[in-house]
Amino acid sequence: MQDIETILRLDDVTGAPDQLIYWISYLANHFTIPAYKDISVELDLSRHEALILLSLGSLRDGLTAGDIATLSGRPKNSISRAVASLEARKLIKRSTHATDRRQQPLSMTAAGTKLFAKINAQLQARAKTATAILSPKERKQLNTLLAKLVTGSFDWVDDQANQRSREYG
Amino acid sequence: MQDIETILRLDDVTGAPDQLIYWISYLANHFTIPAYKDISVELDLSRHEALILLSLGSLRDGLTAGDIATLSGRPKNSISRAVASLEARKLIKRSTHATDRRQQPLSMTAAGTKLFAKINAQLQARAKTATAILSPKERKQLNTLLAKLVTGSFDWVDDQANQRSREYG
DNA sequence: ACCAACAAGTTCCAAATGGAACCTTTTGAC
DNA sequence: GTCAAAAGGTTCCATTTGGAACTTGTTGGT
Repeated sequence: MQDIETILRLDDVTGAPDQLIYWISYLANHFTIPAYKDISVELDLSRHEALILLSLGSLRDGLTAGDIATLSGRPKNSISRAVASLEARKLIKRSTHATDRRQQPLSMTAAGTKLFAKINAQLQARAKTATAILSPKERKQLNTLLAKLVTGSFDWVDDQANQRSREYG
Repeated sequence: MQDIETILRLDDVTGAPDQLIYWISYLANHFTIPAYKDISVELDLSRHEALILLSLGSLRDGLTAGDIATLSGRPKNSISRAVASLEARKLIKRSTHATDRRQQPLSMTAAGTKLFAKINAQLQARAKTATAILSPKERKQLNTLLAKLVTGSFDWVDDQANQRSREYG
């Protein structure tokens, strides 16, 4: 068996899109999933619970469950359950939307904000390790390229999410 | 509510690692998962079954279940089940390792190879759409950076996988 | 103003999932 | 050579998951 770099064809970098997919998937599986697992063990939060706190803390306070489902690409019933659980633990609270009583804008309590800070610090530490191999210039380059991909994604994401993103735009 | 680009802070590209994580995760959730879902509906394959065919077809014939688990970051019992299912459907076959009777190198049957071609074509088509926003030069740049991250990952992946990658190296 | 279509969120339930224990084979220390 | 430890793979089973159906609230066409 040859070495793992060769198996992953890390030595054969072209512009072929297939590698892109494989590597995004690889990084998600080896980085994101273990990171959330650590959090879930140490801070007693499910992946979706952590995701909600991160969304409210890093993206914007007042997002609804539906917003978070759309933004993250996770199923809305999973988010719904996690919202209920976080609320029961008094880490977030729901309000009622001023003009649409179906919507429940979410915000963190003081305890939730505290927990968010811990989650965030832990993810940052992991991210720092993971990107240590890149120079600051390369990190910025990578962020620019990924931001472009994400921006472009509004044209190809699934119907449901797509409707949703049109609504935003 | 401001537009989705602002929420995702796509306009504020720095070298901060937190964005990197979020975007890798975003792309995995909005791209990889729906892609596998399409495949599972159209070709009647679970995500892990598709992963195995892809690994054998794109990476290397003769990988074992354990190899695939390590390379992909998926749990080995899930891979084990998918291997059994693919074998029952005569899409892959197992052989016995020449000197280690615990290992079962896998290879695709003719039917499996045919199915792999379909899966691959479908993923390529999706990837082409997803990366349409990038210039060829940018795509290559992105691949180079991701390859670097993946290479670096051998230093920080979980203990189990890490032991495994040392074994390869 | 009515009502069909749609959206936010929840609940239900069958299926997938993955941690842990297990079996078999191999390895390495003595 | 022996035996404890570890690795490849499978099985068990409690938990999680997510699609679909449902409830409640809103919108838009006529």
